[in-house]
Amino acid sequence: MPLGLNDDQLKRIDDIVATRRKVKRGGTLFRNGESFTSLYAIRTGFFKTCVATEDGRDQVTGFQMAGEVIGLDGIVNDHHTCDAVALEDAEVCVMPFDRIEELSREVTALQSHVHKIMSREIVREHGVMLLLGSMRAEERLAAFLLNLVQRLHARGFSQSELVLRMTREEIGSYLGLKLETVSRTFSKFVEEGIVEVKQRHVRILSTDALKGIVNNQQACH
Amino acid sequence: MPLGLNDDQLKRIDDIVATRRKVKRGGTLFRNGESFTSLYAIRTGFFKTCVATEDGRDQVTGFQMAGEVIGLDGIVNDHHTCDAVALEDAEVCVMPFDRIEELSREVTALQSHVHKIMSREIVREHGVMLLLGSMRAEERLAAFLLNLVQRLHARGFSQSELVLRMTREEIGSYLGLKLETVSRTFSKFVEEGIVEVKQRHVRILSTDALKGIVNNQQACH
DNA sequence: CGCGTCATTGATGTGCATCAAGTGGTGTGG
DNA sequence: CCACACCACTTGATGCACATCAATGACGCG
Repeated sequence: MPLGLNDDQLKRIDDIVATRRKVKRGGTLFRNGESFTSLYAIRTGFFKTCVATEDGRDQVTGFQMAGEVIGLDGIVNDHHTCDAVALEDAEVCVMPFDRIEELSREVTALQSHVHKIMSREIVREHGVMLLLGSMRAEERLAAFLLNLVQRLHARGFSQSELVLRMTREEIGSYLGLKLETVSRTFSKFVEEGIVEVKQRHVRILSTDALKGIVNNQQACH
Repeated sequence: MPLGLNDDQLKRIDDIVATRRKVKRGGTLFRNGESFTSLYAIRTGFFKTCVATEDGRDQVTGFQMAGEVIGLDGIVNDHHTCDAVALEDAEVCVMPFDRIEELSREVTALQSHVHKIMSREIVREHGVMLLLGSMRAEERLAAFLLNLVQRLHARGFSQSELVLRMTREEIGSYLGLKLETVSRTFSKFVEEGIVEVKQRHVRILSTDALKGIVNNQQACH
């Protein structure tokens, strides 16, 4: 939350997030088609959001961790258009959207905050589109790891070590790759001495090497 | 714009969009890195938005037509993170964002409208991620054509005939394909009698066939 | 009319998907 | 506590969809 609020304003924002909800690992916070009432701020735990085609294929559209907000997709049509699934036991703050709108009419900082959260999501998705549309497997995985570790670092975790909360298949779905390709690409990074991988434990040995993979043109021709 | 506003409110919203700006074909409305001040509602013309990697590759993130709003990417960091390029001579309404925020604190309908526009963009991008992450070339192009013609139809144009404002390369960039693949896929649709194509003029002969391509699993095994 | 841009089409190459087999870690129940 | 089953993961062999390279054709504009 942003700064510069007086006690009354802070209290009222607090009231919005008064109710909480726990979601067990594997459980859903909301599902495609459910009616939209609230945004959710993640307190603890880890989520994925995914959309599906009618014929059953699905696509992970994002991974969310503590401090991030999910449910924005529901605003436009008053029902959700994706599933939010907990990848580990989680707890969220339930924030009824009508109350957010009400209060953000009075508290400028809240209004601005809401706009920025939505804009941030749009920009993030631009980045994913760039990744899906024009990067090769190694670049995708490198970008993914860098993004994850950067977000974890901002939350006080290590810059070089992380535990993946999702399966290879879920990573693949997010990155537009098959799980075998994700696994092979991990192995390749290990061979090259860029990372150590032991199951879901990943240690990044050279952040620079990863950045080099993301930024460099596929060195061909 | 939504309904249910009184004259005073309408007038004040009108004041926001009082200033206009023309952009010639090929010109940019804003560029990556430029400071963000306003959202733009397209009055006439056709735009693309695109992001770029440091090494020069770029990705079209969307095509926008009359009535749609661009510039939402700029809100989060007060500067734009993509380019908006006119694909034909265009005119936009310039809507200073601070005035939008100001007025949407007073006019509930405007506030709701702004939220829905941003949410709609998020949902649209989910769809693009699904397309880029899990569809084959034919499905991507079919989905693209259906989406375009549906939006044009909503604006009073034909359900079956359209003129592409963008090159094959730009379509390819949006769909994560090379221009040759876009061209070949068009040719394939023509062979199958699904569309007629003459340069940028496209006539859809069977909307159902296109829908079938999008929805059907790639008929394998 | 000639040039540049955009589009089509063919030949070939390659990155990733697919299919398949096997390994290792985890949890459960006897 | 161990045997077994299950699931996630790894790794190899093969195939295919799309990329790449290259040549030609069709507009449109100065």
